[in-house]
Amino acid sequence: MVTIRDIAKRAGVSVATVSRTLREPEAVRPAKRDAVNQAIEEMKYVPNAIAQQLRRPRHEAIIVIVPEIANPFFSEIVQSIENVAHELGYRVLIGETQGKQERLDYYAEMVTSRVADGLILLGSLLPSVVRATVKAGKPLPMPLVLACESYAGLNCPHVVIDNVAAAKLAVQHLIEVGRKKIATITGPMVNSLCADRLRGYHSAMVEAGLTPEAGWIVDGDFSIESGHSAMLRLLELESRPDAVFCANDEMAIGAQQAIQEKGLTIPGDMAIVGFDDLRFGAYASPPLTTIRQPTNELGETAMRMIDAMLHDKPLTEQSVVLAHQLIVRRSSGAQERLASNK
Amino acid sequence: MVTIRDIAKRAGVSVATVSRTLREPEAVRPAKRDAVNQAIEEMKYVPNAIAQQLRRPRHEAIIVIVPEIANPFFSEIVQSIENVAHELGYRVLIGETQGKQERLDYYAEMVTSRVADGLILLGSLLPSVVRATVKAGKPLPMPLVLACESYAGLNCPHVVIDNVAAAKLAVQHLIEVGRKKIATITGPMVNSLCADRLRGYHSAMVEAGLTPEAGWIVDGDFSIESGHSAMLRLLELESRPDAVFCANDEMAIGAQQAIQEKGLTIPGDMAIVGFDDLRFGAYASPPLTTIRQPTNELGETAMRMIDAMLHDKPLTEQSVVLAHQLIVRRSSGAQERLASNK
DNA sequence: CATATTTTTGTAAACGTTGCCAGAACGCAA
DNA sequence: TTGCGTTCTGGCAACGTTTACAAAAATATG
Repeated sequence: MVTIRDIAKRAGVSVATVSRTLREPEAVRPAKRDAVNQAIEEMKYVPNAIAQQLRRPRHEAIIVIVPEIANPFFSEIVQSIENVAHELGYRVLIGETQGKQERLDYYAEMVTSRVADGLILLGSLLPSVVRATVKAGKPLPMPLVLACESYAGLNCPHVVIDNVAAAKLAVQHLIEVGRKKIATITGPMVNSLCADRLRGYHSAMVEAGLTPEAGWIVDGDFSIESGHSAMLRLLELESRPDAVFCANDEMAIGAQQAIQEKGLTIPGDMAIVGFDDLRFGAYASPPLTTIRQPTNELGETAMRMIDAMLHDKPLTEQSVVLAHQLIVRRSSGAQERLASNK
Repeated sequence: MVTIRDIAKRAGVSVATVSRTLREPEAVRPAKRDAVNQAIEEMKYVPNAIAQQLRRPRHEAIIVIVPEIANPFFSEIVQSIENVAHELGYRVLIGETQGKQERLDYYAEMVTSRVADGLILLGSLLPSVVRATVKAGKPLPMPLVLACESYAGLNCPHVVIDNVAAAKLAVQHLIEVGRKKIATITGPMVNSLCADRLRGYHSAMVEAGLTPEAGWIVDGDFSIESGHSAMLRLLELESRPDAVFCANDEMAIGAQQAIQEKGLTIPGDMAIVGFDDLRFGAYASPPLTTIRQPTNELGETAMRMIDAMLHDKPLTEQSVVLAHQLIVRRSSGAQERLASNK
């Protein structure tokens, strides 16, 4: 390995001059600067980032933690984080937990051990160190921003959407297009965000004077398969619903498949609304009505927040709530209803 | 920041003893060991990974570079890399290039500058340093494994599937189920793998005595949208094909959508075969016949290869070719054909 | 040309670990 | 108690940078 000392020797200068040539070239006489650059070129010197980081207080690196990289919803957020990060001069390291606390803690430790400066957390798990300090009512043990989800009692900057209101909007849409027997397929209830969406469902039903029947609330785990099997359960009910609100698009896609397998039509026999606005949803058959989460803004805002924290700029907001949006496509039967009205 | 020296002072021992307590606890007397551990506990000491890495030759970290994290095909491979990596004791950092040479070089430099030990490269771009050494006929400048794609003239371990044979198999399947007017939607031709798939298409056609007409070969860019627009172009042809082989599943999904928008049926009017076996393909409507790439094995093999390189174990194979598999679902009309035969 | 001022350079001390080496403490036998 | 072999421990030099500070060189001023 060629070091700064080798370059210094070759160029006939001191190591300080080499370092300066790299860090602030204006501060060194052109003649020496050229000699140094030439030596660097000749010997193919690349500064050892580890050694640099040992000296420098900050590394301009952040870690983004995702439960599952293969989930397009998360990967879209990651993508927008990446874009802003590069613009701000950070490198982004992505870590995947697959729901395992152990892996999450592993990545979190990369921050305490100074490999990265801060953490953006997607998903619902918290690093144990964070949980511990929260319990003790102490300040955060590291620069941290939560995207997607927030925690009651955790005083940590976060960027979210209003899941209660969004779910409510989805269900209200089903009600507006004339459905009354509305079921819901929920996500794993350990996520507070799933509880919120269920609350939104209830709230819309109650306000419309509708009562969810027993069996209309089935739980899935966000996977296509779970949506499929949850829907099969709904279809066997004696009082079969005529619409379903799914807590994410993947389950909605699985549900649509199940409906069509049983020879029923969408939206004729069953209207569907999903959540997330996955790319694939627009190409499902029929195209999926859904709630759009602003993945771009989520990622961008999270990145800007962590940047602010790392540079001790005051955060304008501890809690940012972004706007969601109802995307109406064919699966909810809005068109059909309009047609029959005329 | 609490350092090893703080712990040494608190526990009344030397820094060496603290370090040893952490590295090889058996080598230190229980009494001191306990004192040290207690101090660590009390002061919440976490070793500075950067400093450790400066001393240690190896960091047990690898970088996986992906063109696009949101592409489920890549993210599935990443997932299996992660699994094996954790088992082997590596940490995995994921970098996304979005097709930009500059970002790729950036991550590659993390290896030359010792942040990570090696690189697994998915996709078709090569780091400039690698390209340079290859041109010059020199050995690789860093431990590197290619997954998905290999390069003529680049003597680098890689794990791939036989894209020519796989594409050929897909097209032969269409021929077997009775189609003769078979078109193809290709990926971006900068990828050698797309050229391979096109070659497989040609080869199957020629062997069956079929001649692709002008206009039957349209190019896409692997996105759903491009599959959609490519299919619209195919549908406008005077001699409309009755089957299409798409170079990946996302384009196939876009293509199916376009067909149905035009009021045509799948597989009746148009049979479709995709490539990759994305999770979503099985839930498309109709479910997509496709070529399954063994994403798990791809990732696992790549990870084991880089591990071998990093530990100077001789690689059993420089070039691993994994088996592909035809997955027959409804979109290619195999069932219908069977039915009409009986 | 001497002196004062500014600019450029080099020396050396960090940064937080690890691990070699020498020496201290211990255990055991005589 | 002494001597000897083992086991533990501590001091200190790395690892490759950056940067404060002092020293040297260049430039300006009279």
